[in-house]
Amino acid sequence: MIEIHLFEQLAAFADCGTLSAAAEQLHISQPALSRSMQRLEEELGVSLFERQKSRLTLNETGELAVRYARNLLLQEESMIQQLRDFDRKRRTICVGSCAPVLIPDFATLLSRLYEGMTISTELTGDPRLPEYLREGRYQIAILHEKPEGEDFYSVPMESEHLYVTLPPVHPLADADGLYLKDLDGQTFLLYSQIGFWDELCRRKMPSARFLLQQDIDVLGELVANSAFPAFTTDYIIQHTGEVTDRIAIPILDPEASVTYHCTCLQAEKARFRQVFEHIRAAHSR
Amino acid sequence: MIEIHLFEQLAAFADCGTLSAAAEQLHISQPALSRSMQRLEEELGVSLFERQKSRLTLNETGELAVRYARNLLLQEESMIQQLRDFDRKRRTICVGSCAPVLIPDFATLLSRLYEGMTISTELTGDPRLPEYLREGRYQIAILHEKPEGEDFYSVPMESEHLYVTLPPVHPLADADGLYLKDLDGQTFLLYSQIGFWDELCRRKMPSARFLLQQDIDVLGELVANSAFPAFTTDYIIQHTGEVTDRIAIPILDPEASVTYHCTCLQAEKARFRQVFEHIRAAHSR
DNA sequence: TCGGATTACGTGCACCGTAATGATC
DNA sequence: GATCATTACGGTGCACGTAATCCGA
Repeated sequence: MIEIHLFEQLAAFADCGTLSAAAEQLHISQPALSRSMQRLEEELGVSLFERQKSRLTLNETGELAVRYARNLLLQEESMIQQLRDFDRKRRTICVGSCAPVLIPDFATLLSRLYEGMTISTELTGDPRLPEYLREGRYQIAILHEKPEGEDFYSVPMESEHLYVTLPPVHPLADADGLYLKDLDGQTFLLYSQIGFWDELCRRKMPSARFLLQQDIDVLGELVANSAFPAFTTDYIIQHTGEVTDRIAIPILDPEASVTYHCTCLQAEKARFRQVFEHIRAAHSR
Repeated sequence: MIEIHLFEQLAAFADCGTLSAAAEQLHISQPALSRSMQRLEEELGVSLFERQKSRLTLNETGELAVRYARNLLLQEESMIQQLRDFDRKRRTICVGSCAPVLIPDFATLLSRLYEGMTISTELTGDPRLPEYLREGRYQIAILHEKPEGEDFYSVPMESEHLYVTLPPVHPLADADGLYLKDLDGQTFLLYSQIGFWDELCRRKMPSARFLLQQDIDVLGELVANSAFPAFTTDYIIQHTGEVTDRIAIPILDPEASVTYHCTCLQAEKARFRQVFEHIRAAHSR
């Protein structure tokens, strides 16, 4: 076996053209590099250079050796990178959630249960979330329905129901309930980070306009000081209180009422046993 | 960069199961190996083992690392091997010849012209010799005809003519010349190392039997003391003298008269310039 | 009690850098 | 004289081995 730093030095020499330049680049002395190259030749049992007293050049074998060396160095580099990536993956639990509201508590739960692990959460409205679970991009997914497929394991968690909030003067403000299609064509204030609700709204109200807001505080301000209808959920109302001067009317579409499901691959069911137990316990309360 | 011997030691540990066994296999002490593995983990920035006080086992990352390590080691090994092969190839001139008689002088010529090079000669009756030249298996070929193809360069060298030697009592012994087909069906003494002549004899005399002899002296003995027809050439007669008690009759088939051609790839013409000059000089004498 | 892993500690040598030499432009 | 490679030489860090310790079967 020949140590890889010799190949690294060979590649450096090929890059620089002279020993002195390469030595400088490698932060070693010129004699050290000279000896290294001699040692490399010796260990290979092959001559790599033409020596013209005051000039060192690669011979044909040397050129080939450089190509091989570069290849080997790349190999090792990528191998190390992959190992580090694998290790990082192994110590992080990636959660993909279609629901924004559940994320903080869920992340807290995971950090407590899996000390030392990094918890990474992502909010996404992407309906391919179960697919991503299979691909290993996420280990846990919070879905708005029980996923299809024998390879998934899931338990129900919180339910959430969609409401539209209207100013009292709004023509529909005295309704007991509304279908989304009744609201189509209007202009809404909408928070951009609402996961799967976004997709539902756009599907059911193709003619509606949405004034997307990145900042939750700005959104609150606008809701309080404009007549645009906006959306909220029972979960939000319960946790942050009702918005004054607004009437919250339940949405009657069946899709507007969801039960979130905490999901993982069957193969990882055991690994996340504690999580599911916690959810079940909390849910039965 | 991580030195490759660390990966080697990791692989050894995976093979042996314990540090002590691996240390023994590697001819180093157990503490040295223990520290090496710690260093490997440190340099990778990744933990590879489960440490149970008195038992060291690979964790999931470790298993992966072992697979990668084995791969890298194989890579390096094969790279070194290929370099050595390439170097050897570079310092040897491989000659493929269809003619046995020319080989010794030709080999001598090459050694003199290319000092320090290894000269490897092979006798073969294989008609694909030009193909092999293209593939780089040989650098020079001695063929019994000028090869077809723009990519070849060749100069004519010695000519050789085939004779059959018969005992005086043989019914055909008084012929001035014979075609091979006239001799078909008989039993011949034949030297096994005669290159392309072999193929010619078998093709032209499909019903003949050949008593193949590996040993040239044994063959001489048998020729001198039996009535079996045998083959010789003007070149052989000229260099080793006539066989007593035998009549040499020329073979009249046009293929029985050949001019050998020293051939190389056009691309290597310059490299072997001296050889061709020598041949031309000798030939014009 | 033995086998295995880690820690502690002293040592040697492999490799480095500086200096000197040789060679070429 | 400047640049570049090699050889000579002295110093040192680092990885090694021995010994000791700890732990578990």
